[in-house]
Amino acid sequence: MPHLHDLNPRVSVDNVILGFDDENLNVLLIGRSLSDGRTDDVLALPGDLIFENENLEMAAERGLFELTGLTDLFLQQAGAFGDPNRLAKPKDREWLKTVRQEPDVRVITIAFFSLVNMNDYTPQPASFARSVQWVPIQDVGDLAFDHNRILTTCLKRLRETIAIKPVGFNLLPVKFTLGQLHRLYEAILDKPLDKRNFRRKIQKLDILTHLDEKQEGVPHKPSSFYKFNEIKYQKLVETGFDNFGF
Amino acid sequence: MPHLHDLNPRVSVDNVILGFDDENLNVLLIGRSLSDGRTDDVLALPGDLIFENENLEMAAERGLFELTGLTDLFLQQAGAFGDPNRLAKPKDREWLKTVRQEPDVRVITIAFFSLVNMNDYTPQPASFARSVQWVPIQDVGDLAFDHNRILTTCLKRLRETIAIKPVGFNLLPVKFTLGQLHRLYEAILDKPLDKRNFRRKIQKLDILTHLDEKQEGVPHKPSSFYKFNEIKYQKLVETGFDNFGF
DNA sequence: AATCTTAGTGTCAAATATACACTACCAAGA
DNA sequence: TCTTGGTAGTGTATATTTGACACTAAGATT
Repeated sequence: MPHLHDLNPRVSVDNVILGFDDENLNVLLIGRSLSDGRTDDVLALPGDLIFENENLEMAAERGLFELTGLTDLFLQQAGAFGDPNRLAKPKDREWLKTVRQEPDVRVITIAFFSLVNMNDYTPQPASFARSVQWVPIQDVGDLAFDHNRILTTCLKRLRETIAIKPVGFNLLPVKFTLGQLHRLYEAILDKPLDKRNFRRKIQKLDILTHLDEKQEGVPHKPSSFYKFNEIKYQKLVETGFDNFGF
Repeated sequence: MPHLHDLNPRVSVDNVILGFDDENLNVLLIGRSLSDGRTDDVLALPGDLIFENENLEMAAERGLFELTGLTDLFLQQAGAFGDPNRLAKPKDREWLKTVRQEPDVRVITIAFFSLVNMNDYTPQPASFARSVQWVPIQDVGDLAFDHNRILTTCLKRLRETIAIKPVGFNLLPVKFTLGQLHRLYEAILDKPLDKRNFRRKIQKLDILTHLDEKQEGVPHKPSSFYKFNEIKYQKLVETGFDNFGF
């Protein structure tokens, strides 16, 4: 039971759901629906207050599943955001008033990021009566609340993670080409990587299985498909690359 | 005003305060005082519920200051811990009942770790009517709640951080020797580091200033003192070592 | 004078990172 | 069928970094 004068904060989970379309890294954003059914022009990260009997990861997985129907994804906590003024922008306050019983109550949110293969999920127009869309990260404008900061933090964490562990299992189709993997790493790190050096390095990790199958119908030399060797991949995720500084 | 049937969680901050005594990495732990003034035998991380008008960092800094009187320390968020059962161990429940108005309410905590020069703070017996002590991390036993997990996570984050950024500014005196810095890194990483290789590597970072001053009164060859070059140090903290995997 | 303890130093070999350019293959259109 | 456009795929030489390793120097204590 919420109380009007309850000054205790609420706790939510926000999801930074990242997808890769073979060119850009995208983030899944939702349009905010107002009480009259319309959607305002501010995009936001999906999120929800946590339930009574679930832990933080479960809350994040639940939001992810409700939105995409996907489970068993790479999911990592990026941190907590609890500025008392994080909901205080006029436009946000206005929206909160139309949809929340307690628009004034403080909300502290825990951000999680997850990696999904964009082919596994295509947003349905107006699913859940709200708009859902993939937005290339370089095209993301002003988001609701402190969601720009949350997104930035998650991307930073992803870049740190990619330096320590292999990433890509969840962002790519089961069968993929080295070119796709290369473009994925370039998109995440936002810088060009030498093709030959990248290939040498990624192959030395010994987590890829070369498939006896090639692209078809492409107007250029067909590329071989690879898949991840799940066992070796998972082992490397746990141990890390061990290329620490000391 | 707390309400008996308010099912919303509370939010706290827990501090993992790490100190270095020239040999071991230590963590600051408190004994739990019962309502009768006695202290039970379970040690815990210091922490407190967040205040209404402070953000998470401020809450952590406040706890740190109340305990040690120190400010401007290295302080990094390590993550949120929100398992619904994190307060459910019998001994913890017992203690909570004696000190909390709402012993049953769920508490989600945000963990921060900070690095302190142990010479800057010596715990006073029974300061704040509770015991406070430095405990070498290898001697830490079963802690209250999920504090062992929190401590482990913070140490892991510290090890990751040390691989990417220089660490030590706050853990060492202003003037220190390369031997001290060497032992600090060994303590954090919990493995021996070759002396010559360590020196070569740390000096190449170009963040140390060699002082024209030596140890005195030591029963061995006196060591030169160094200090951090604050500007270069801070710059390197921001940019990172850039020895990323790709 | 002998002993104990930590400081301080250099080299070689192996591994890794970086920079760089051409041929191969396929589809489409002329 | 020839040309064009586009991506796949490959190797080498150089520079940099890492890792392993052992002795002398300086001061205090006995």
